[in-house]
Amino acid sequence: DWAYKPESSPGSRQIQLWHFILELLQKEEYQGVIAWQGDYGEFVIKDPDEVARLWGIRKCKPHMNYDKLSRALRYYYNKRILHKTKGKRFTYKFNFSKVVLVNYPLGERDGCGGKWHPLPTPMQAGPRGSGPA
DNA sequence: TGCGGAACGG
DNA sequence: CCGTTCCGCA
Repeated sequence: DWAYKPESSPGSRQIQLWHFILELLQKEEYQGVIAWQGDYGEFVIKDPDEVARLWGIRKCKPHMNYDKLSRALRYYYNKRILHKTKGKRFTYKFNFSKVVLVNYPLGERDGCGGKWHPLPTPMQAGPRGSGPA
């Protein structure tokens, strides 16, 4: 349920930061910059600057850096999307506690405009009208 | 290094 | 509403 906005405009959802992080994590080519490590949902940013740079590209924000990116991450704390794994550097944890699993659209994006190739995701069978418990 | 307030823009 | 930018603080 956390993976989207149920009451928001369907279709007009921009790339959210955690979407981006998840996508980096599910790609082995980014193991050098970000990877799962430790507990379930925990990931460590090996190259904060690189992650920030890639994120900046996706958002057309060339002046992006880990400082700002982490700021956005900190906002996620209150939203219960992310938590900080203290003690470890550049290590955060996804809050999968109430998540079934990703419904977010995977696909090939092309550069900075956010041009997605619509993949025929067969797992679009999730009940969306769930109230916030 | 990591946190959070404030202001601003889409 | 979400993220970006900027800054002081611990």
